Amino acid sequence: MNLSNPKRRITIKDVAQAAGVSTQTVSRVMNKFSYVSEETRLRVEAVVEELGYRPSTLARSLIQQRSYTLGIVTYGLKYIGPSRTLNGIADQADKLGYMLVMKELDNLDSSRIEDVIDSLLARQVDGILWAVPEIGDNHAWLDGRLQNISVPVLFIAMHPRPGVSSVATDNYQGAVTATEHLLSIGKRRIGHISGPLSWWEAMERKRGWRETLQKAGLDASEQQCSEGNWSPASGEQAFFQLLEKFPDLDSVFVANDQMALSVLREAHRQGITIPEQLAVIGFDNIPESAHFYPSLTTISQDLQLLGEEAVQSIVQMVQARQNRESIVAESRFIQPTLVIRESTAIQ
Amino acid sequence: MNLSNPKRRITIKDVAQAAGVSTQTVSRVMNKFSYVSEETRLRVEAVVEELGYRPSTLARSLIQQRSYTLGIVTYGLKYIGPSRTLNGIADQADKLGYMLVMKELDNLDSSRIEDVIDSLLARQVDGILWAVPEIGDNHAWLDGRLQNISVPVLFIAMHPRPGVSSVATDNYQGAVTATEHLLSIGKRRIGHISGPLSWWEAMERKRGWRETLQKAGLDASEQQCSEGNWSPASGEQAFFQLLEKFPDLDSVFVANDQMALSVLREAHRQGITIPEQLAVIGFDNIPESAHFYPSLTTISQDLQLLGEEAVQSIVQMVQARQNRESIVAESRFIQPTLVIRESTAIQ
DNA sequence: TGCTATTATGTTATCGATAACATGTTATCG
DNA sequence: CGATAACATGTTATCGATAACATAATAGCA
Repeated sequence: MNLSNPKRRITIKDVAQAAGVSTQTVSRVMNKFSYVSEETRLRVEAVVEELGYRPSTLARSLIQQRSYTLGIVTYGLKYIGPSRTLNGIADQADKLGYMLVMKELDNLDSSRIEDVIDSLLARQVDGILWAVPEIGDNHAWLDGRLQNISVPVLFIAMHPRPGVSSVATDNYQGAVTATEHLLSIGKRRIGHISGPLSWWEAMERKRGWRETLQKAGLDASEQQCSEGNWSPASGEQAFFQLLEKFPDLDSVFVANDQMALSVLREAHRQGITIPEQLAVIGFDNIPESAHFYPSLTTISQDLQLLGEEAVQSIVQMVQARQNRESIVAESRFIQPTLVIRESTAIQ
Repeated sequence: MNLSNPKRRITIKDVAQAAGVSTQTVSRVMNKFSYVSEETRLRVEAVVEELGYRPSTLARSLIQQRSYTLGIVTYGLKYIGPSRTLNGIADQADKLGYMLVMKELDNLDSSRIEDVIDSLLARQVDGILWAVPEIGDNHAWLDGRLQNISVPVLFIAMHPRPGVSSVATDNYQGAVTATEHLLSIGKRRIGHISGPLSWWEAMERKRGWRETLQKAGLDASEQQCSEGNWSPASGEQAFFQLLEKFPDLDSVFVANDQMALSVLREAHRQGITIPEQLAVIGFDNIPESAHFYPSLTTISQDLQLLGEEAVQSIVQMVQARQNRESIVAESRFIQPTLVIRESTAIQ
């Protein structure tokens, strides 16, 4: 492990020379599963250890046309959601022996998409994970473009499209669960504070709320909801609006915990008792939710798992492609779960 | 932009052939700044556009011994702090034309360190950013190992060491500011809830609190502090302990906002008025802090900026090395700032 | 006018590894 | 015992690009 000249890289040639064999033999030792005599193997391994030789992944990728690298395109890393997902991705990629090359979009229009894809392909990534929220038509590009991308692509948190692989939390089902929970504790005038409705995820959550109420024979009009932008500040605004439009509400399903936090706070300020006068349920289950005052009932989505599953899927697709099997596109959902806490705890 | 056979990669040879020139000429067109006639350039550019040719970064990196890629080693992406830093890193790297290869450590012992470094070096990264919190002696490895790493390394949030480059938030100064703020509003019995004291950052924050009190001629004994593990749940525990050990405290500096959140909540529950009976100040300025009840005074650290500065530094080091200039190791601090809110607002 | 500088392009070597092929040696078996 | 399979190793071509060198045409200048 001791190299006299730290500047120059140790290459397979150095090892071959020092061990008195050909480079091919060194390669065979490094990659196992090929005929090498025990004696030679040991000698080469000793030299490898002594020189601290590490094969260049770059060179290997070039000849093998395969990089064991996944390209990740994300957005909004400064928020907790995307980074939880990234955490799952990083974990699982590591387990499966893949490296990650990361690109973060700094806005949500599609101006840089070509660039980003090209730069990932130029790195010979074996597959691409597209972990950018679907907002408006910012995923429209994929219709024309997807089939000319030479590697598999998997989308995270996207509206399922036929012929395109994706993994997402089942936002709709989560919202159904949340709304049913409010019904189950006897609430009937259930409001909703949604995320920005250009977001697919926000729409799904709202749809879950609406359809559940309708199925229960209750009203679910626009009077009963208002829209925030996920931030605590916007939650405050949205709550004020909602109180005005729908003054006699007895509960509210808030599309994320951060906005729900503001609702708890403002309700408290105005002397509204929770959960008796107003039951509140959020979505996401951020770590702080358990420590709000009162603690917040919420729908827990496992973003870590989402990331892990995404990597597993894309790696399967990569391997299928390597074996010239055809890839069957698949859209999968991860089910979120209900976590009951004080903000809906009615005895 | 229309390729007949989407399977095979378009290489420089395809372009050369289609344009009726040598590969070298294509290379010259792609890289500008070399003699190519206007006519040839246009013809080649047209072919490039038509075939959708993109040079292989891999091949280029191999011959140039330079990858325009930075290796990032992180820990705890599921927490908001590390991902904010990563966000800054990704931003700035993109601006400077670098890609990121990411490795996340899944624990803090040093078992996988050699592996991680090796795998990054095998990718020919031009430099490494080590963004793992310093805990106990988990940075001890660098003493022996650093000089045999063939590329520059920069450490984020590490105790400054001579001869090693690093960037960190000035936790000490932040704590001083926080404590002075409590003094300035007339508090004299100031407690502290620290992070886990194996963490360098936690130690620095505690030191800032202690030394500021001592300088003001006040006591700062172990009776006046307790220790959490950054989580809201641990903040609750630590607060109970503190109340027992130091019942007549009039204010508390909590080492992060998540724990401070629990303090606010428990104080509220016990009917302790904030800030009159107990002033509370946190550290980090997470987005929710402004919306706690009451809103939380805190020390804001700009992790985005920290990430950006780190990238700038490492890129400078990379370039210096490329030009065979010597690299001067440097330790820099980013100053955090005080954000005053209701939890210390005494008229 | 002839020599050097500038412009334009092609040829060959190279980065560090593996694939494909070739060759020689040793075991195995009818 | 000779043919064939299994083992062991080396040689050459290759991945996709650029570096280094070579060549040729044109221009500028003493």
